[in-house]
Amino acid sequence: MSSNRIKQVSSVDVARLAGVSRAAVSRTFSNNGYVSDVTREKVMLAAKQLGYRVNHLARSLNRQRSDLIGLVVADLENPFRSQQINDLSEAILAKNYRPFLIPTSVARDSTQVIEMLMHYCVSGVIITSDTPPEDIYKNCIEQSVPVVLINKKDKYPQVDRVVCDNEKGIALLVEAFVQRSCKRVVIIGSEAVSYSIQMREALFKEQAAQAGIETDTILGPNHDYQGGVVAANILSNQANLPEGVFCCNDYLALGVIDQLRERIGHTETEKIAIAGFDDMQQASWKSYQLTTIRQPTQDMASQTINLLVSRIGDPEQASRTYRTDVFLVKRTSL
Amino acid sequence: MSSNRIKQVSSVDVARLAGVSRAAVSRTFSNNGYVSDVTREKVMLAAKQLGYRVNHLARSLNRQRSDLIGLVVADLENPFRSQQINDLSEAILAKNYRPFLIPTSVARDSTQVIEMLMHYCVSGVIITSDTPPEDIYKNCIEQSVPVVLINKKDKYPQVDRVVCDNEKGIALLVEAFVQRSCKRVVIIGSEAVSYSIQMREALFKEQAAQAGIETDTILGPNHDYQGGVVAANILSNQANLPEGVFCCNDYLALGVIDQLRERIGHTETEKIAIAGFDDMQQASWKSYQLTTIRQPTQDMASQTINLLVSRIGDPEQASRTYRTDVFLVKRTSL
DNA sequence: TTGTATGCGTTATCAT
DNA sequence: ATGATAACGCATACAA
Repeated sequence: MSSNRIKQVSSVDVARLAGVSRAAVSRTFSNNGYVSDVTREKVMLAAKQLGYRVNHLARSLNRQRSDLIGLVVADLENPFRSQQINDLSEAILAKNYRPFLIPTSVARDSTQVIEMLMHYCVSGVIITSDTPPEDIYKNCIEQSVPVVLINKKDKYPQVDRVVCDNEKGIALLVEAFVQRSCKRVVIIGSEAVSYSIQMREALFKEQAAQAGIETDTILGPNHDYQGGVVAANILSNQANLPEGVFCCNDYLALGVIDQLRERIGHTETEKIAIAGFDDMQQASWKSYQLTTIRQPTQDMASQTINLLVSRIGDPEQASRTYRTDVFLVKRTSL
Repeated sequence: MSSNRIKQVSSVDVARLAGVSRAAVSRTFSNNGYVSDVTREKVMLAAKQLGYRVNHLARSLNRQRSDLIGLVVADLENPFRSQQINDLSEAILAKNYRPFLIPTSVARDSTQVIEMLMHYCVSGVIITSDTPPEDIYKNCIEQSVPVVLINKKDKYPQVDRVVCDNEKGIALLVEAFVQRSCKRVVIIGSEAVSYSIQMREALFKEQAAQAGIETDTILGPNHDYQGGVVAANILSNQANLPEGVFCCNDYLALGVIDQLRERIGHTETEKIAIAGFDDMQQASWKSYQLTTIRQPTQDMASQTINLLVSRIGDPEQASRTYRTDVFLVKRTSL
């Protein structure tokens, strides 16, 4: 008789071969409870011979936690976003958890996301979409699943946040515009909802005013390359061009630069001081050389998982906010 | 007494409330076996009241398959790669499987990747790294875990492949160079190992020769932006510049264009016909307007998951190769 | 230090 | 069509 499904080697097989009990095997592999050196040796040997691996499904079922971390993410096509995901999944693995990727498109509503998270008993959830439906994390805390929000506005009991220091970043940029003695700067934002974008827009307006800089705001339909293109079209139609342009993120900035060059030419564009925010990879490309604010994605990632692990250990603690440090990356665009 | 762990509502709770057996609950939710309409109604009602969700951990343990698809991926910072991941994870979800993200960095060796895959009893594996250590998929087929390789060379019994039609793509490009009546074209490749890159390099050389085009090859250290920059430096030092440049992927091409502009100026660069391959998002940016070959990532993704699902259903079938269609995206660079 | 027994939540088999 | 029961593989409380 041939079963098409290969019988998985389990702890009983190892126990039998090693001449010990299943419990001994379990203890050696979970590093829990007492097990003598000689027993451990026997178990390890038998395990190696049989090619035994702990079944995490069974372990999770028993322990009532999966060590899976739900990674709820939108806009994976955004290079800055994929940078975040890269660093986050590395950080998750470094802490011995596993990343469970959940892309949220417009097509998939939050209910399905929640279902997926719950079906697999995730140990925690990281949300890094621009506009995370709040039912997602409300549901999570209701089921007492720890949540960390990245660059999100909402304060919510029992959910932690990691945000980048927009205040400091904007201050650095305003100072840079001041040093270029810009009297008027146009802010490029987005109509689409995003905590980061809208906050930076407001902060820049405020801090620029204090520095005696006149501002004006143009919104693209979105905060991506195409949004920047649209905004630049509007900008280039204005009677007089500003001395400076601040784009609420790099993605917008690249579109703005490209379209400005097309509309008013390279040399005219070069006269305008342009800055972005995030320091995505493409900002350093020679076609752009964009002056911007670096968001340290690795630090952000490790702090995120730190908060999450800490909350998994103690779910009841008060919510915390970690603010990542930022700094100015000065290139030729400003 | 207060247990800090909330008791998860299970099928027994639903069964009790609905006044039926656990089996009935199981059958309604797994759509397996007979269940009368009235019973189903009762079960669904009770489930809703209790907020019951099937525990996929337990289900997987019982069924001996997790419905998790391991997504083994390197270079997530590469925008084309993240595009692939985006489409793949969508396709996986569409087929009711779950993406299990496994980034492979240099730091993490293949053993750990294999361990992760096996620990979670993944139902299948998709590998889309440039240089997948072959022990990964050897191990997989040894444990009879279905594997699909994307744009990889290796033919291996029982593993399927999805490759893009490099032959056709190169043919289209060579024809474009011919129409521009280029007599000499420099090929920009990479020293780093990559099936796609090296294959395109060889194909272009061969097909160009047949078309009477003289070729010359320059290798960057890597097939990314920086690699293109390095290659362009070498190129610009050559005695006489070629009429055309073919870069084995867009990522290289963008670096080549930028560095060429810096070294020989915009106008000189414009005289050179430049083409890439992949059609990554940035290729369409106005600074580049790169003529290239479109790899249809969505089609690729859905074919990949189709092959995988089919093999999950019948693991013993002979290996297949699906070749995705490609087409020329003509922009101003050529 | 080790072994025994029980439970985690589901599904599949076999009766009824 | 429905219900009891035995797995699935592991971890732990308890006894020894």
